[in-house]
Amino acid sequence: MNIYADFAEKMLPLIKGSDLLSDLDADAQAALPLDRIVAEPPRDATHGDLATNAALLLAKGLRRKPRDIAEAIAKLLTEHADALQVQSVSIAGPGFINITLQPAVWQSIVQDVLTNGMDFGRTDLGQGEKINVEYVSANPTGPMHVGHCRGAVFGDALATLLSYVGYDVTREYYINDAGAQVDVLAQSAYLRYREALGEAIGAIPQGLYPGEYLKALGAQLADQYGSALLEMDEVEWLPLVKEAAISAMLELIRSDLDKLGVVHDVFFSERSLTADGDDRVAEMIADLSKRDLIYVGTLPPPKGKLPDDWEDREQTLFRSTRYGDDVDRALLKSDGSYTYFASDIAYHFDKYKRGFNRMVDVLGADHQGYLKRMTAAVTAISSENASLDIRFCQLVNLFRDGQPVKMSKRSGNLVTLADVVDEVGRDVTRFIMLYRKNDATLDFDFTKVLEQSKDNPVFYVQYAHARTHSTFAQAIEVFDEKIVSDLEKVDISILDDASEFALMRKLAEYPRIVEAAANFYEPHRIAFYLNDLASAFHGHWNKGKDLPQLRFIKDDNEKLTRARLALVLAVQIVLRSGLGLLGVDAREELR
RNA sequence: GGCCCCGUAGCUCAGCUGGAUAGAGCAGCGGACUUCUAAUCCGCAGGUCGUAGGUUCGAGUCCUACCGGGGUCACCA
Repeated sequence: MNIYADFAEKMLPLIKGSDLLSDLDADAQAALPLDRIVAEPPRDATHGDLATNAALLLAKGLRRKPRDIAEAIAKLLTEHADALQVQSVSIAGPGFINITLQPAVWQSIVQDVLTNGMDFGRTDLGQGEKINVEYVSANPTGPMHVGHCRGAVFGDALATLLSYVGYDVTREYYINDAGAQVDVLAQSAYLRYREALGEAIGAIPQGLYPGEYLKALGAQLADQYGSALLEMDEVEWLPLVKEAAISAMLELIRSDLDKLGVVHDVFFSERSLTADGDDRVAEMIADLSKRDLIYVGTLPPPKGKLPDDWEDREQTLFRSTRYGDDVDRALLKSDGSYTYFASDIAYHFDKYKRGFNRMVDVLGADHQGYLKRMTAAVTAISSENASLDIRFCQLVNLFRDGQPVKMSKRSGNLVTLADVVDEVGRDVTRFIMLYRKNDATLDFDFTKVLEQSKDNPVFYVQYAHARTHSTFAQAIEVFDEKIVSDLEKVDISILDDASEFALMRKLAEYPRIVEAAANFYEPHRIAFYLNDLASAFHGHWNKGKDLPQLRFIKDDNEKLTRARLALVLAVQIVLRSGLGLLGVDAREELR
């Protein structure tokens, strides 16, 4: 299915078996970078269908000029032209081998797409390996704001992508429901509860959550408990209110995620790590202690200017420096409770014990300081058997009509995720968030993302998809329903226009784009590819204006029309498949 | 001060992990609509890839140092 990989796979044995290597002893042969030999689409289409770097890579080991080696390989490819479906071979530049394939190769792509449907592009890269992708993990203290949005969409799309290429993916959300912040949440809710009972509470004190969203919870508590909570001491009401507050906030978050189309398989509670007398954080610390990775000691003061309240004191520390961290990290606070880092390690330990040797955490860019300690921790708790990859999502800057949208954190009036999705829609939000490398900041302009022009990639791609549908509708009008049936059986070999081949070549790239996107955890590659494919399709469409003989629908030639509709259908399928990986709806019409 | 990201056309960004003459979109200029929806397309113009070294057949991509922008920096959440 992947023409480029297939070609390299067929070419490699030919090179290995040729007399090019026969002068070398086994060691020298083993030293050749054969695994780096690839066949790729050339940057410039006039160079042919694919290009290989084989001669350049072998030059050093063979102690011969790249061009000489290229000559030899070109000869080899020509000799096996039929088996390789090669039409012509040429040598260019420093030693590139440019290859033009027989037209049938590209034509067969159309059939390939039609036969496999949404599975065209699916691979078994992951080979069923278990992988855990953790994303969002927003604290359950309020509705999700726009900052969470990017990580949510990124993580969700990444998980879909990894699943598509054969990993056994678990999508996970870690609920920070154990720390002081949920106590603050409960206190804030209690205030709203008193308010709901008619008390004048005045301004929300510094340090509590001021958001209006807690009013509903206050009212709910008033319904449920009447004035009973007023009679209690804080130690009594706090657990009750906390429980209600956390579950209310989670409900809020789930509804926000639902709006975005973001799903999780597992919601993992931090509190569960220490619940029911079973302290898994302590177990983790005990486990690391056995391997001499825990000690009590002091840390060197941070470089630069010291915090005002810095004091040198003994702490229980994890020896993260052994695995590449800059300093060792504290696991216990001065009051004896666990640090968040300690819980996080225990949580990742749990993931490991559940069979995940590959983990991905999607975090906001403000957590970048976390990278070394957390990867060190995973390496340690798994005895170097598991790996953690952390992907950071950079900030999203909001604009409206080119003007920055002001947000005030103090008043609690942040732009929420729900605000964004309600205004521009799920598809637009998701696509724009993914139409950028995750570690680059993103400008999100409410006005621009709704524009219906090619300036707006969401629209541009969806419009291409809608066009394929309108083409079908038109074809049925000109002929009848049968014109679009069983298109996978159509003879594609009558398609011979250069512009049609350009489209087929673009389709052929899809599997390797998917694979690269999955390999590098970069779903944005799919988004950019879709934009390219849409562009190729719009371009081809418009050729039909200047050259009517290229139009998809020829009312006097059913056979040709069907062949062209097969190509259109292939484009439609790949657009829908790619959009599906991003979690964006492929709309059939845009009006 | 340490660490982590970013720096590519006037603007917003890609660049397939080291390959050929660095690519798109927008903005600018010039063209194509009695249409298979012109919500689109075609062409022109636009660059010392932050700077300086290094690695090698070859660097936007890797290494080092600096410059500029952002983030982060004991027990925080």
